[in-house]
Amino acid sequence: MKPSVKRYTIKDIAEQAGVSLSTVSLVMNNNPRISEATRQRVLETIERLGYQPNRLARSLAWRRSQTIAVLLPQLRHTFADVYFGEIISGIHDRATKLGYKVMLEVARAEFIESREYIQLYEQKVVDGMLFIGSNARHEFIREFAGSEYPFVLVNNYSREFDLNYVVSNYRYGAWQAANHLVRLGHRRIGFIAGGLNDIQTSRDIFDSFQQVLQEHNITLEPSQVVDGWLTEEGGRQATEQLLRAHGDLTAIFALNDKMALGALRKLNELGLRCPDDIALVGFDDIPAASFATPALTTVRQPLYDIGKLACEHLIELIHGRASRVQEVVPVQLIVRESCGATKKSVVTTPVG
Amino acid sequence: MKPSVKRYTIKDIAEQAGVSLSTVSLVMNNNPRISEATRQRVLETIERLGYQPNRLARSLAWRRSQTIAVLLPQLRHTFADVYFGEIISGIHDRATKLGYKVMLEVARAEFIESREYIQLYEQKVVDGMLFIGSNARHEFIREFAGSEYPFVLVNNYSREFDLNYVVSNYRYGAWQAANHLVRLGHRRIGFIAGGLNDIQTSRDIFDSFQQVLQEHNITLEPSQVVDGWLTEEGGRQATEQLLRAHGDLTAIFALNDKMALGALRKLNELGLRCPDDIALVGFDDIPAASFATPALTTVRQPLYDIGKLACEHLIELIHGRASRVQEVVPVQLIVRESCGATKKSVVTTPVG
DNA sequence: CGCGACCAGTAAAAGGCTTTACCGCTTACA
DNA sequence: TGTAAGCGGTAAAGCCTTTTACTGGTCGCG
Repeated sequence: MKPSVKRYTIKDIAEQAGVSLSTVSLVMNNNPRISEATRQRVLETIERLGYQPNRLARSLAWRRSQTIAVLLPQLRHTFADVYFGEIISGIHDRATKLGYKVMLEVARAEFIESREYIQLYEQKVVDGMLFIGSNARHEFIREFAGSEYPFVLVNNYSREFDLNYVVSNYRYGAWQAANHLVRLGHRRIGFIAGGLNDIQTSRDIFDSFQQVLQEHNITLEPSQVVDGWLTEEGGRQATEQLLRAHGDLTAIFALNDKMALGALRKLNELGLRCPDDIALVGFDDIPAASFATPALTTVRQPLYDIGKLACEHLIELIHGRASRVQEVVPVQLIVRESCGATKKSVVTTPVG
Repeated sequence: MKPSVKRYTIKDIAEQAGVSLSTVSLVMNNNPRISEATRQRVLETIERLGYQPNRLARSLAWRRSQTIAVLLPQLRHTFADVYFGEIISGIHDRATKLGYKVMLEVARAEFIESREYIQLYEQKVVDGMLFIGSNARHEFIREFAGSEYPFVLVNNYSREFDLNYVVSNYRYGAWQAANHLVRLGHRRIGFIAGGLNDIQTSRDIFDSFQQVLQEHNITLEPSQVVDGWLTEEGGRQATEQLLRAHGDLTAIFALNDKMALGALRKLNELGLRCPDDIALVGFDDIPAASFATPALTTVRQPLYDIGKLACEHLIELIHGRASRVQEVVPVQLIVRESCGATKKSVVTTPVG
């Protein structure tokens, strides 16, 4: 790359405007020490020459890169997932608004082993990091527990360590879903799980869901809980397994919408009508949930907002305006057709 | 953020190793001028102190940021799209391997108006850019036609301007799909379109598809072509419209898989069997295509590889090892169940 | 009138690295 | 023996900003 036009530097501006180099800098940083007349003259020169300050040099002097990184898990289609997508959109929008650039990182094995997540800070590549989709298997997270490096866990947290996070109120979401099903009279319920051993929030959903059932003297036997790997295909297979073992189920709850959609497909294949034969409730409220037939009753997580919030908090941490961030954001049960509640006009949680 | 540990600089290493500052730098850049003994001593010191060079300072001295940006269109779920996801995965993997960082940018209106795409270069934030999903409406693209700024259009191109690109052989893909349907005996075919006015590659698919039909004296009337907005729901509605106007269609081709999947859903809703009543062919080969029932016959685009290639070429441009990059990558018809070819064991393009 | 405060602006150091010109010494060779 | 080349390393300039300490001048006030 040979730049065709010679780029101007702050020095050029200073010469052209007939002031010192530092004056230009002060003007650019809105320092009130410079008189209005001089300020205007400098600004005019900047405008005229189309000068753009070199961000690398600025960052070097500032000791801040004004860049944050988003760390994503290494999945087959990480970037192709609505879940991550929504969150990243929120992050990006907020970061841009606050003058930060967003860098993408993937938690490959090598990334972890070479401790690149630390290098990014030490090499001053980033001022902070956002961790999406990290789980208990990601040992490296613990390194951040005591560190001074700004970071926020996005829609996840740890019981074990004292970390920064922004997370949905998964427990309350599961509580709503369970109560809804119970109130509709369901007592034989299947649970399609996923990540119960690795992911704290998955665990929360399960615990909370089960607790509600217990309070109503409904038992959830181990065979009523099947792992659907958090994928659509997994949800489909889990449904088959559930129905083979328990032909009398009247409802199924899936820990995320993708699995719920898989379950729906399996029900169709088996000729079972939803919600008449079997009610179905999901979690997340991904766009496809509302397009499904029947439209899926599910718990809505504000993923976009979670991304925004996490980003905002991260930047507060970077600027030292906060030292610990732990926020739980509300979720909401969205009652649609797949649970059968709409036709029977049962009184339920208000729908937004 | 107050760094708890004092970070070492190249100066510290020089002192500790008893050499000059420049020697350390030369060692780090593998300059052969330094003797093996000195090199080892320096490396040992670097290792011992855990020194990490400041990337901002390096970039400033190099006049290169070692960072590229990926510019995405502003869609509702940009990041949540398999299409973009696959491409970005490819880009990211290759960039990382070549020592580049990947930055995310979204083509918001403001981004375009303030000409930030140019600022990114001038402020030395990035060394190059990759444009994904830009179309004829994105006027700004033309600015790059004559510029020296490294960039590559990913899976898109322009007939009007001389630009760098890496793009699938859409014409040949459509050619394969059309020939396949014709060979299977279909003569009344519906076409679900999208982006015909904005997107050159959409236009290519349409032109090529229609040309094949013409060669076989099959006409494609205007009412046989319906816009499905490139979305699943749009494909669903387009199918309804097609069948209402032409109840005698025996096959439908959709310009992308998402619309094909929507079409499939509509066929199910209408109680029409695919492929027995209506054959269906898509384009892209997104993961969901193979999971569908019946599995979708489609044209596979190597999206991941396209991302990799585009990234590779961009870096060649940055290093001045190339001045113009225009690559067309092959696509392949994947024959599955939705076209009915598999049962009849028709001779066709080999399947990978 | 003399002094401290204030004002607008500047010089210089700092930020951390790369790179080039140069240096003193040894070797090779005519 | 004189000289050119090679060797291993260093000093210093350069990359482009920010920021702090300082300066010279004006002003207000006791």
